[in-house]
Amino acid sequence: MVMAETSAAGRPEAVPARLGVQPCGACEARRFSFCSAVRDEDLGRLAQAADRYTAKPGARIVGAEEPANFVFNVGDGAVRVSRPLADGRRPVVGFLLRGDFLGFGAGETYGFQADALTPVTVCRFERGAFRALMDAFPPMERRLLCMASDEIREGQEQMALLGRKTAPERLATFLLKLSARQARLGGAEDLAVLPMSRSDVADYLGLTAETVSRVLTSFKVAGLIRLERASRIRLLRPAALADLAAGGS
Amino acid sequence: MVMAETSAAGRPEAVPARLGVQPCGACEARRFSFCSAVRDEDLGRLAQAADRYTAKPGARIVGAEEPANFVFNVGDGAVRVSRPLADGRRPVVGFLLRGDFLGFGAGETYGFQADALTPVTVCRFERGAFRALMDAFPPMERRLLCMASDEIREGQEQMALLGRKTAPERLATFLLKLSARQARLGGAEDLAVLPMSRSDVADYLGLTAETVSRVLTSFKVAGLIRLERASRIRLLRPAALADLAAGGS
DNA sequence: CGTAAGTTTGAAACTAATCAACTGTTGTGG
DNA sequence: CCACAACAGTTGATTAGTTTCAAACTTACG
Repeated sequence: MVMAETSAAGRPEAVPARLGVQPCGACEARRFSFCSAVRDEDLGRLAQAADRYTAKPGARIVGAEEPANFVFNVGDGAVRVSRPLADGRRPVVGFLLRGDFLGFGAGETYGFQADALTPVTVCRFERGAFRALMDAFPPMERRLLCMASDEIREGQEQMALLGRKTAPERLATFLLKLSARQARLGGAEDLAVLPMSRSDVADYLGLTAETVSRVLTSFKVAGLIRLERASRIRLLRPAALADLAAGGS
Repeated sequence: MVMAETSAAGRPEAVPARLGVQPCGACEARRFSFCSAVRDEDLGRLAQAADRYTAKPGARIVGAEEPANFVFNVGDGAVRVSRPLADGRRPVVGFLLRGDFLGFGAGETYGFQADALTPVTVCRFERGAFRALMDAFPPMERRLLCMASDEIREGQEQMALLGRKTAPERLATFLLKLSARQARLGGAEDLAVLPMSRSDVADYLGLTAETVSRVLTSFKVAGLIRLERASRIRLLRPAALADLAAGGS
C-alpha cells in the first residue's frame, strides 16, 4: 500500500506506511534476509515493528551524520554504502542487494551513508524495537550474528583486494562476486548487471573510473567478457577471470 | 560468526591446559572481552569450556586452510591476522590485542591466518561449546553481536583508508588508532608501541616496508613523531596527525 | 532530436613500488 | 664482554602502474 518517498535530501517526508494485512509472508526477500530465522507465526510481530517504503534512485537512505536510530532490511533494489572523507573523497564500502541488512557498523551516528542506486524497497526498524525483537526471537539474533560474521569476512576479503591486488585482479574479483550474488538471487550464472556507475565501481575498488573503463576494455579485447550494455556484462570465460581474481582470496 | 565443523588439524604442540582453580575471575582481559557480559557466577561454566594457552612469537594460532573448529579470545599479546593470496602476497586484515575476539569472518575453514607477534595468551573455545554458551547466556551473544558490528565498522574504515587515502594519511591513521587502542588498555595517550614489523604495517596499509619507513622518517623530520625505538613511536603532535588522517574517516 | 550525463580513449604526470645498497639492532658464542 | 652473524630498518635511484587532465564518443531521456 503506497510507499512514502524519500526526498533527495533526507528522511522520508511522508510517513512510511505501516505494514498491513499481508505483511512479510509473501515478501520476495524473506528467504535471503535475517527474517528467514523468524517463524511464520511470529512474522506479524516483525511486521508490526517495521515500516516499509521505497526510495527513488539517488535518494539518501541514511546520512553519515544522522543519529543511528534505525536499521534496515533491503527488500529490493541496489544500495551504495560509502564513508565520505573530509575532503570529498567518497570511498564505497559496499553494495547492498535484496535480502541484505543495513545497520551493522553504525555508531552513535551511522558513520556511513547509504544511497539508492535503483528504486529501493526497505523495511525500516527502530533500533529499540529491533533489539526487542532480537530478545524475543533468539534465532533471529543468531542469524544476525552469522550475517555479521559473513560481512566481516567480506570486509576482510575487500581489504585484501584493496591492499594488494592489481587493477585487473580487482575488476575480475568484482565481476565474479557480483554475478555470483545475483545468481544466488535468481539471475544468470554468467552475467553481471551493474546498477552502479563506473565511478561507484572505482570508489569501491580503490581505482578511478578511467582505470575501470580501461580494464574492462582490456577484458573485452581478451575475450573474457562482453559488454552487452555498459551496465550489463556477460562473463565469457569465468574460469579465466577466476584465475585472475585468485591472486588469492 | 559461528563457524564450521570438522575435527582437528594440528593445534598447539603442547596440550592446552584446562583452566584450573582460579579461572576467569582474575583475568586481566575480562573487562575488554566478550566475557564481561557473563556474570561472575557463570564464569565457571565459561572456564570449563575454555582451554587457555600461550603461543610463542611467530607461532601460528590458526591457519587459513584449517577447518574452523575453534574461536579464541586474546588474553594478552599481539596477533597478526592476514589473508594470504595465491602467489604469496599476504595482506594483513587486522591486529588483535588484549580482549579482542578471534573467530568472526571464518567459514568452513578459517580463511585467514593468525600469528603471534609476541607471546600470546588465548582462551580457546570449541565452536559447538561456544554456541552452547551463547544459548545459555544471551547477554554474551548480544555482546558478541556488538563486537561484530564494531569490527564491521573498523573494516569499513580500513577499506576507506586502503581505497582512498595517501601513504602519509594511512600512517597517520594507523599511529593514532594504535595508540588509542593501547591507551584504552592502559598505555600512554601519546605513544604507539608497534609489536609488528614494518612489513606487517605495510601489508596492513597496502604499502611497502620502504614506503612505511620513508613516511615515518618524513613525520620525524616534520616534528610529528619521535622514534624512541623502531617499535616505540611517540606522537608529538597528535592533532596534526589527526588532521592528516582526517582526510576523513 | 538535442542535451546532459556517463563512458571510453589518449597523453602526460605522479605516487608508490621495485631494485639495491647501506646501517642499525639483536642475539649468540667464543 | 666483545665479535660476528642474521635480520630489520633506512636511504637512494629508477621504474611502473595508476592517476590526472583533456577530449571524443555513447547512451538515456526530456
